[in-house]
Amino acid sequence: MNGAADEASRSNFIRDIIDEHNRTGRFGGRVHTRFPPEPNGYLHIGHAKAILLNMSIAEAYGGKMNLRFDDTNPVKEEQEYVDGIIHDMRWLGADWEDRLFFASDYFDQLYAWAVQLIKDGKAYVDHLSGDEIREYRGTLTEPGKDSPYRNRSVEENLKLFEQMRNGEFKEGECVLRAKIDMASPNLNLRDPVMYRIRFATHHRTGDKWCIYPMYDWAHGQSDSIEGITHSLCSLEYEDHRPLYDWYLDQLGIYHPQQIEFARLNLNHTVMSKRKLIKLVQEGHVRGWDDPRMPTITGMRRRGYTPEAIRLFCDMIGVAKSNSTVDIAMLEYCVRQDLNKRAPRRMGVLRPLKVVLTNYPEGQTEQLNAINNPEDPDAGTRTVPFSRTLYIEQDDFMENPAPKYYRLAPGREVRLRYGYFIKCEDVVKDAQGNIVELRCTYDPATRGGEAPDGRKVKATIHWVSAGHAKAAEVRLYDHLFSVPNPGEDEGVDFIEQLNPNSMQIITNAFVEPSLAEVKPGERFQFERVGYFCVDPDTTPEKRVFNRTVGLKDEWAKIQKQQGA
RNA sequence: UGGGGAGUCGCCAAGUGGUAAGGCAGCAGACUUUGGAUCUGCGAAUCGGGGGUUCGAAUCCCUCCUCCCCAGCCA
Repeated sequence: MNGAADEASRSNFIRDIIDEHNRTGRFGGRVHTRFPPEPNGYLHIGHAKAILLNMSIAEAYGGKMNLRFDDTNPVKEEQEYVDGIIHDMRWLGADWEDRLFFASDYFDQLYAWAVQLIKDGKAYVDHLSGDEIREYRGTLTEPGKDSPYRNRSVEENLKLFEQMRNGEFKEGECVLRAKIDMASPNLNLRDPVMYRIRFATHHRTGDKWCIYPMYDWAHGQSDSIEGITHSLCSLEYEDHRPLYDWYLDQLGIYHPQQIEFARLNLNHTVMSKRKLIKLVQEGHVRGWDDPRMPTITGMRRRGYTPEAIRLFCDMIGVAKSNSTVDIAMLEYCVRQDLNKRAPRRMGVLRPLKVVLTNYPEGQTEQLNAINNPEDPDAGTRTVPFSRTLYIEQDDFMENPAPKYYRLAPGREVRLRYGYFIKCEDVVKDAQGNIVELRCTYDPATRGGEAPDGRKVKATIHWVSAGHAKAAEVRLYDHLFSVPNPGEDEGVDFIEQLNPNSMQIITNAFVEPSLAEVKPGERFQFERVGYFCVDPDTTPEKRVFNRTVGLKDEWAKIQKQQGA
């Protein structure tokens, strides 16, 4: 279907590595990936890249993918997020069959392994305070120094660790640390913390535990338990890999391969969880599912399809260099997908009244319209036509600019699926605003063809004033007005929000076939864009979200003329 | 200044010693009852710079530069 997508999914450095593993038989030809979200927020398009990558890799090699929640920090994680993540992943088309796991499923095993490390003299209970641990860690250029508690006996460590588990210490009083190397140039290896004390209720294990494993201590072993072959993660974990490997090696258990790739960045938006949470909590957007958000739930509400997101992820590929993808590519992908499947309808966003002076009063006729020229199976529908219509304000210009070939005084255009009409008169109010157009129609051009063969330069959309349904339309633009929010020194990304990222039009009109629409339904309003019915829709009020506009040649010309 | 990564068209990204894919964006044109879609054409004097090896290098070696990540009892 798309050469670039095929090409991208055919070749990338991860596949090269897997091919090599298959060649040497490292995993016996097996490929098993996993997506390991922390349930502390909603999924965004960057996560979709990771999910789809894990899915496509597994699929390409006849393997499987697990879903495992990395729920090792009860103070940040909530059930609401696990539910949301599962929902979004299913929507994206992910299938983990019965392999839904939680790192918390492995807390007992992890505890037992910690005891094993202590017995091997590879871990110790440290009573240094948080501040002290930081001081002892050294800096990027200076080695750290050993904790005074580093050489406690195995017996003492065993006893202390059990006391930690039993809640005999306060939060922050002590931690369990791996005994590796306080002088390692890799700070992750300077006796990393394995367990910390948290008297917090966990969303799954409740109050069973008061000690919780750190990410590094939980992640690799969780992969190992699940028999993961290729543990894909983002670049910032590259220097955690030696630790990932160290734990597995010390424990002597099955050893997956961690592979890091660059996370997705998109311009004109933000992707960090911290920033997204801030947008939600401070009310800069209407919630996680605000159609302007790069979250999966937001994009779904906006009208994106899983197919469009999949196409996008195939197109951008995967590599190790930090990059920022132009959001235009995402928009291209939705258009590409929606063009083939979205039924066409007519909707007028900014109505301008048109009266056909030679059309009989009170007459109505049904005109035939094609539902989707890209899809013959979509069939046809009828749309009512009458003496009074609404057209788009943009489709009329009293003093037409060069290259503008829509309606103007004395000029003739075609009404889509209707007749040719000619503007005879312009009616203005006291302030000089154009409030109505008086036009004539040519009865011989019904359906849009002139028997005498004359041509018109433009075809415009319309609705019959007496039949049209009122609608609210929400137009969205980039959430941020700058390409890379938060990149500038000393400028808060909040200040770079696009003040016009949402424009609400309350007096739009749509053709009557749209009278009863259901949230989630998608349409193309001809010549305008793709729209998705918002959940705010009620039987009395239709609300449409603009997913993305159509490419607009005239807008481009205007821009050139303006400059 | 320690360690780990990355630098190929405006933006992604192939290429792994044989003489620079593709996509997005842009520009030009064809077609068109959506100025949509589709189709065609155009576009890389430095493959970060400089040396070197080689008949031949984006691909190998040396060196320099730039950018990203790491000093949470976050993930």
